[in-house]
Amino acid sequence: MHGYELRKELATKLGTIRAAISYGTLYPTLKRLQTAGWIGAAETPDSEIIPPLTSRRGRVVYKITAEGKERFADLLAQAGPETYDDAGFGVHFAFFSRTDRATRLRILEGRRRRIEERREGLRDVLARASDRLDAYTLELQRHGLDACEREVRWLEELITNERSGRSPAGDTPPEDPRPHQDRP
Amino acid sequence: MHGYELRKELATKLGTIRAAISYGTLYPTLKRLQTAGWIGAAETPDSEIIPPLTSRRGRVVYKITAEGKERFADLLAQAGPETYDDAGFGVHFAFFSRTDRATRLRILEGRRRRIEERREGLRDVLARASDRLDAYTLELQRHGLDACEREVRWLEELITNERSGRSPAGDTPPEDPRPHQDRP
DNA sequence: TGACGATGTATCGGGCCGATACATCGTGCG
DNA sequence: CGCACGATGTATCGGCCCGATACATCGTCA
Repeated sequence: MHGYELRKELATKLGTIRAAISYGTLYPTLKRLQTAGWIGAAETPDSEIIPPLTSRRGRVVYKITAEGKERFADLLAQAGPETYDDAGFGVHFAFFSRTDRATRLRILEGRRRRIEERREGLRDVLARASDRLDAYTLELQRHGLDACEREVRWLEELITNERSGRSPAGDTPPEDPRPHQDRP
Repeated sequence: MHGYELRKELATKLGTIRAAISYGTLYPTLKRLQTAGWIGAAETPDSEIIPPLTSRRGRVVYKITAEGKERFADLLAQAGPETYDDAGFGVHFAFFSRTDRATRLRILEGRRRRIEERREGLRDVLARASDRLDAYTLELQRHGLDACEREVRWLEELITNERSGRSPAGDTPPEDPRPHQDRP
């Protein structure tokens, strides 16, 4: 894909997780990835055979390299504290079909622990500081607590499915070189 | 309050909205606010009458100025596109008891419109691109869509309450100079 | 007495965003 | 027919914010 297309694709894939990546991040990052050798760049798509009549706009098409695929798989499989953040977890989850079941379970459980901690913190606040906070702030905490409880239930459902083999993807992720299509 | 205390207080007040503000933001921002004249600084709290035996740690206590209160009220009352972001809306909502009903309604309705747009975008993706995305990505979209629908219902409840006068706060916000207590 | 965690102020490098610039393409409208 | 406008596309810049780090004090517990 070229940059603009990748941006749109990511925005769709990540949905509510985060807004579209900015141009100030997109293009410098593509250059860094190219310098690192994880992606390769070509000036024009292969399908573009007929020479342009007018001077063609510079359109750079990127493609992941073998080394890039390895690094990407490593990144998806590794789980640290930032993996359980809202942003980090969302990105990992969006690419779950590229990981194995053990990794998925590890990340889902880490995320659940993180949300449970947040939930306990909110319950603490509501129990201890409810007389110190105004009604709107309390309503905000209640709403946040409700969201935590819902997410924990969602995560537990996903964990149960993974354990029982009813997960959306099998254990071995499909090698899928085609863009625009994650699962045929 | 001093910086460290303010940081904790904000973290409690904002709850799930965002993590605690970083030190790299906190202290430079306090300086900027002081330079702008919106807050004043004193080396030691007034209650600290007894001179310290050992050399006392530098502890700066800040207090909002009259000009700062004006600017703060302005900031809370103004509503732009970033007011309806997750972060912006959360901050505004956490200080709703400092605003009037008209402002609250304007912000709640703007936020609702924003979430409705996001909801429609997600429905579009689920309707149009469901065959192009893998099962985990679809699950992510469904979860996000569910969160949108819940938030819209929550906002509508709040809007109804505001309109009918059953809002948590009255129309005139209380002038409350005491720290640690938003509503007695 | 000494370790440890909470309290407290402060800075630095790096990453990301919003704004902006510039150019092409397709489409619809007068 | 021309032209405006929005989508497509690449690129850069200033500024804000975060994570890491440094340094020091305080209370507590072993």
